[in-house]
Amino acid sequence: MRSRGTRPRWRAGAGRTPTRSRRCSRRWRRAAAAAAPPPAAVHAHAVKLGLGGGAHVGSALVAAYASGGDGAAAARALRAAPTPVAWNALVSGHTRAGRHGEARRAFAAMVRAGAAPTRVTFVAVLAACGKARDARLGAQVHARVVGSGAVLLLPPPGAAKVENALLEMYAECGDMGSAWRLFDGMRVRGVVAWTSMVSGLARAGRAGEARGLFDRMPERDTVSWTAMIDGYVRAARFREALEVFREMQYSGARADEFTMVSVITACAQLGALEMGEWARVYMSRQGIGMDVVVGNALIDMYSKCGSIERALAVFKDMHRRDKFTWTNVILGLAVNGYGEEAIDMFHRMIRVSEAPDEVTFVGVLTACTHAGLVDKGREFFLSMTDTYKIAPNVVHYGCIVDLLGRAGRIAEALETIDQMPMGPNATILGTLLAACRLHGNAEIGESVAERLLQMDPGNSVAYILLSNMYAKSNKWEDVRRLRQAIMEKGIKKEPGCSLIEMNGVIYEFVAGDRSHPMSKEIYSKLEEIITGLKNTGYVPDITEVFVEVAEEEKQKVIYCHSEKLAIAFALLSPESNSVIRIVKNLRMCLDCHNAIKLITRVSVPSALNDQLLMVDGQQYSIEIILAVTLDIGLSLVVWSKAIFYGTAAFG
DNA sequence: ATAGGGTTAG
Repeated sequence: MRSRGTRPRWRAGAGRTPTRSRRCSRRWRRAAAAAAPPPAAVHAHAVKLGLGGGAHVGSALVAAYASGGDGAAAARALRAAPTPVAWNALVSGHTRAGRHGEARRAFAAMVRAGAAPTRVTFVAVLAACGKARDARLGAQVHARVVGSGAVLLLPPPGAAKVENALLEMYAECGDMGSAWRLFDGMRVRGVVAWTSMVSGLARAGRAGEARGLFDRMPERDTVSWTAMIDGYVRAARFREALEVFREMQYSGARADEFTMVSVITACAQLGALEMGEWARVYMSRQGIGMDVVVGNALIDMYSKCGSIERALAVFKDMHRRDKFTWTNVILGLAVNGYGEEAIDMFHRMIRVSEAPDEVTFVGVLTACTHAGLVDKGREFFLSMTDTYKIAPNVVHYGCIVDLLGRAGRIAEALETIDQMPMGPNATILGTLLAACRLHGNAEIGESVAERLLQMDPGNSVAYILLSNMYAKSNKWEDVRRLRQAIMEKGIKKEPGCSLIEMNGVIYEFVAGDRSHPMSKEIYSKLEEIITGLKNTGYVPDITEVFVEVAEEEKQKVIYCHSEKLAIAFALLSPESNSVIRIVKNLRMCLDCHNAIKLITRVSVPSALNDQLLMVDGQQYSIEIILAVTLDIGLSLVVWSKAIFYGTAAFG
């Protein structure tokens, strides 16, 4: 028998599963609702035909008004024909419109009016409780369900929906204990219930247990596979998410838009551009459509992979755009160093009347930071409350502190921190400390570090930045004192870790890593590179070494930083990609920055190098195009996520 | 009129 993984492509679309067709019908209904004439017109027409008072028309109108978001009209239509079906239509219509508060109030009103809820009502109100995280009402509804016998008296197929809705409600509210009890007691445990448990566990931060349950599922469909993939994405276990996607393909289950959004999100977080591109090709081959959410995820993926051109190409191709589309493209431009363009994009967003939200403003403020537009940033910050009625949160204050701090306006940044209504958190103090280090302001730096350590005594970032600051101003006595304290308190810094994708495989290197099977070759390649650099005048910069070791040891520490290992690994491979892209968890250290710059100088004809070398105004953000030989254009993009936020430590 | 999975910051 031919294995499923190698079945011919032309069969890939054959044999629709029931799930697939159910989804299609759901989508069709959604599309039909969008294309339908406004409920008011239908209503008028029905009255003209003398059908205005009929119970069927009445409940259909309630449903149409409520799911269209017109609660007042829905309530009027209900008063005209207050049948049980119309009440159900009101509750479920509100739920469908995403107005969970309205749905819960409608349920309460229904009970007060003395109308008996049916299982349709229960299903709708439970969904609303789950989405709104309203466990209290959820439990009350549960009691009513039990009292009404909706579960026990009904034959299993009808009861299953109510039971599943209850289970899902508890899972969404994070009450996995109640969810488990229901799950264990179910007479019929279908794929829906299993899937609710899997995603509930994953949402509760229990991805391992979710996987255990997933592996025990008697049957898996598109939705369950997607739930598991997304579960790993939520747990920040992106490589495992992609691994499950691979297993899904072998299993013969079909992926859809939902699956691909989770896959693309995983690629985005890994900086796995190759894999992300492949996902897109896979979609078109499999006939999976591109909806807004997929487009939004693609924009984010390309931006995080440093390919703003491709992000913009997706943006241009999208015929429907929403708040996420605009926000993602603004963030992408800002983070890739196109501050002015990001601000232009924001103005375009306002022009098409898409309402910005708090995340949009994070993008706008980041853009101002990158473009060095301090006053404009402040204006935008003020406009949040004045014009857009959005209360700034800690993150926005963090942006302002970063904006002022990077511009060297340390005193104003400090003032901002002291005026924050919610008070600073450790992240913001770290941002200010980084600014102090950047501008060599030791006085404020010291007091900020003190505050930061008071708030979070084990904060390694504070020690590292402070130590870097002392080293920069040659205060070696202070550096030594600090390192002593670090040793005594046993403070450990987060290990530096770099990811690199080679031919569709994602490799991870931590500092000093020797776990790669080709470790020996990697280190000797690295040595070869370093020797080459030294011949052209490279001097290792050990001022940022955090650990207390002898001078010669410090060089060794620096040589095995994770990004250097990743670069050596990439240059080692004869089948090396034309683009080498490294994603790192921490900011690059000064030595890696210098070394990488030199690697390109050594290997690149200088004219080409000068033309293409781009530093985005900050000394740590690099995009270098590297040609190893005259005839092979090899581009090396070293991009650290941490570059763009002023708080990360070095390593 | 009816149950499960998707996107942005820190």
